[in-house]
Amino acid sequence: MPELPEVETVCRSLRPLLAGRRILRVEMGKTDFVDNPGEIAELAPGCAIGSVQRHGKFLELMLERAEANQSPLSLFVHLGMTGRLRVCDKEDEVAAHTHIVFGLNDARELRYTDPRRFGRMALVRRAERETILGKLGAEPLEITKADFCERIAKRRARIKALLLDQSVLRGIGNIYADESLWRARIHPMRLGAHLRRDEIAHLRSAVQKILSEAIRLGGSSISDFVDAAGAPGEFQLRHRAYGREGKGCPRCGSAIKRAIVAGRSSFYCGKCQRAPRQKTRRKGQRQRKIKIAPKRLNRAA
DNA sequence: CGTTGAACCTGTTTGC
DNA sequence: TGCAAACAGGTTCAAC
Repeated sequence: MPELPEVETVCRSLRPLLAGRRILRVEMGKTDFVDNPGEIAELAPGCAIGSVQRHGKFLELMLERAEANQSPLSLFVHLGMTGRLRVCDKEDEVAAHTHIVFGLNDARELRYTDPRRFGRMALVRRAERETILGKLGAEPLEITKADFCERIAKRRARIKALLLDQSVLRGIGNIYADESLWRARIHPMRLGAHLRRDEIAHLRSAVQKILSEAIRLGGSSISDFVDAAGAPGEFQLRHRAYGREGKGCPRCGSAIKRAIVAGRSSFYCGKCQRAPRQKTRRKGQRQRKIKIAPKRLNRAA
C-alpha cells in the first residue's frame, strides 16, 4: 500500500494535525517491529512535534525535547505493507492491530495500526538519523536527468529491480514501478545498461509524472490505504498496467501480461513494452552454445 | 555484481 | 459450503 505517493499523502495530512502538538503519553501493544520501544516510551512523552517529513517511504517526525539544551530526536516510521498512521479523537473506536498510541495535548491520539507488522519504527538521535538517510538513493521527484541516467546506465540489473531498489531511488514500489515502465514503454526485464539514453530520460519523466499525479489524487487505495484523517486515495482508478492482467492495454488494446520480475508480480503490455532479446530460455528451448576459443597450450611437445 | 527464494505476519481472495 | 493454497503496496538475508 504505501509507496512514495501514499507516504507523501500521509505526511501532508499529518502535518496540520500534529503541528505544535505535544506528546503526553505513549501506549504500546506488540512492539516486535519497533527497534527501541523502551526509549520511545521513556523519551517521547513531553516532546513537542516539530517538522513532519518524508524520505522515500519513511516518515520522520522531529521530536523536540522539553529541555532546550537537549538535541531533538527523530521518530522514523516505515509503513511496510499494511501500516497506517492516523490521528483520531480519543473516543474513536480503536481499530484492530493498533500497536502504538501517542496521546496528544489536544484530546486526540496519533495511532499506528499494522496487521502484518511489516512496518518499522525507531526513535533515533542525530548520528543514526544521518546513517539511515545516507543509505537512501535519490528522491525521484528531484533527481536531475544526468544523475538519473548515470544511476541506471551503469547497472546490469533489470530496470524493474533498479526502480525498486531504495538505494538507487527512494520511494518507488511495485505499483509505481509498473505504471512508470508502462508509461515509458519499457519492458521490466530490460537491463539498465541496455537502455538507450533517450529511453532512460523518458523513463525519468514518466516516473515523475506518475508520482506527481498519484500524489495529486491522494495515492492508490487498493484495499485499505487511507491518509492521516482516514480518507482514501483515487489513483487506483488510473492504473494502466498494475493489477490489470488480461485486460486491454489502454494504449494499444492488447492484453496486459503478468510475470515475476525481481521477485515481484509485474504487469506490462507485451506489445508496447518490447521484451529484451532472447534472455530467458523457455521450456524446450536449447541454451545457446558458447563458443570457446580453443586453447591448445600443450600442443608443442 | 546480480538473482532467487525464503522469511517476517495476518488477512483476503481464489480454486478445487 | 469448506478448506487449503495463493497472494498482497515492503525489506532483508543467505545461498548461488
